[in-house]
Amino acid sequence: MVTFGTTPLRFSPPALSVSLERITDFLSTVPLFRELDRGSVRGFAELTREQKFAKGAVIVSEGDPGDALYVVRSGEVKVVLIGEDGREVILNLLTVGDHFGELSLIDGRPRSAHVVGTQASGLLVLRRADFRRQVEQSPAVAWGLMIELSRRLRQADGTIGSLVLLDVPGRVAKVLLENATPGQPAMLVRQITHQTMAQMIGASRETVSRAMAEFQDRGFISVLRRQVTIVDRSALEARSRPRL
Amino acid sequence: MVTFGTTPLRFSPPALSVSLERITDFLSTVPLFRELDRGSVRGFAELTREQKFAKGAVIVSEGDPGDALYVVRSGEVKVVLIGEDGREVILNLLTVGDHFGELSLIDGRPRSAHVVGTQASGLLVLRRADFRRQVEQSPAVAWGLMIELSRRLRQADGTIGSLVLLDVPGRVAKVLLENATPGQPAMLVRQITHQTMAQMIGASRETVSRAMAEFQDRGFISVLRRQVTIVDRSALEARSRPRL
DNA sequence: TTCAAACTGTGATCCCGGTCACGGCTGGCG
DNA sequence: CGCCAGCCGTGACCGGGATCACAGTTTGAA
Repeated sequence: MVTFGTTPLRFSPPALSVSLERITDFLSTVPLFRELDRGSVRGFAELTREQKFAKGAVIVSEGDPGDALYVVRSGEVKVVLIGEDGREVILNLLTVGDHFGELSLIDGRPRSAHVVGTQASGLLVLRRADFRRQVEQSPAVAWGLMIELSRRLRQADGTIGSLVLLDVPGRVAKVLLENATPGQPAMLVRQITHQTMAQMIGASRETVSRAMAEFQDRGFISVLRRQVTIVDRSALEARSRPRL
Repeated sequence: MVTFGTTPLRFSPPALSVSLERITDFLSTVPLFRELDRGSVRGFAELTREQKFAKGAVIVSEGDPGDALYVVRSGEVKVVLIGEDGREVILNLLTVGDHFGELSLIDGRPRSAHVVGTQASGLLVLRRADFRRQVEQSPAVAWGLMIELSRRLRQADGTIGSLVLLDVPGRVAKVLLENATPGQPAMLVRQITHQTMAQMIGASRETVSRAMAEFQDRGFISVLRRQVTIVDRSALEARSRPRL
């Protein structure tokens, strides 16, 4: 387990400064920090430690006191709720540039979900006190945070809507569209197993399989070596709307 | 339809000043503004107009450009998604002290849901530009907003979890608990029709009726003249957890 | 290359809960 | 005080989707 040293690193040796610049470059691409000038971003970068997690590692657990914000630098993690019966609901899949853990930093309440690596991942960790101080000094980050929270709230409300209004094939169509690169004739999706999809939309693996099969032989999508291509975007869109 | 006058009201006649103080008193009780000193709250109060809506009135519509924040001063409103087939999902019931519309103020995107009065209601309206200016000047409101957004996000994620992990009686138990006053032996809930509950948890009116009937004759709750009393809180809690 | 582990495809069965159809309450208003 | 609109309770029916059970495919690690 990596521990956070108590040694201040403000005056880092040259080797670290190089990595500091690389971290600064990276953070500059994250929407949260996009409005900031390079100096401020470096301010955040300095407060950061990188921590590695293996595939399957539990990064945060529901109910933990939360005192850090994480930014995904490499790999992929999933935000999940786990029922007492062991069933898993995936609230979100996060990839590089995404972040999590801000809720607990903001309201001081325990973590509301588990976060688990779906691949080996590198996460930048920012502790609460550092983060708060920094946010209080730059209103731009506060706005960025609010915009991000708004985005997620809209997304969550949309998910609630789909769960209630759409049947399983409709929800499958929706995740496909949400994970597709823009552009019409051919479009690819990041690879997602049926099992994962099922947990994202609250369905069983088998039903997702059947929906995918149906979409294939209707010519909405085509699958080659597990790579999904969207052939008929508008058909999927129609299918992802409540039917009369 | 009430229109917003173009006349500035900064220098209001005495009669209005009295109402200004009452509005200030009211806003001081809203969590969003709780951290502010009275002067700042008055600053917000001054930017406010009260607008009345009848039961059933559509206050905002999904897709509208949103440029105002609303605080419920009296009555009750519901935040709903409406499927093309006409089915309604209630995302939230808001009563006095609650507010809505901040998402569009924050990110500038269109409204993500409809808001409709469930009773005749009085809403304080605050326009975007005024609100932003005020927020930028007082970081306390920014934090308040973030805390509120966090709360809603946790709630939304919890709702997603229930929809996937719980059966209908489980979800009914959950709303009952969420709308109950604290305290054990007897506890009341604000009056909610079965139809409304059904739309909150994504179920049919009939199934909710049956769940409520079951809870009654198992002695979990008792109903007298449509007033629900929770008799056995822990039984409901058990029922609102995923079963093995 | 080979093998094990992880995915996927598909049939059979079952049941939760949506929908339809009514009849009985009840409470708010003229 | 009576009536009508909006709630509520319950039975009958049936369909989407969960579950179970396997067989067939990939894939990646040794």
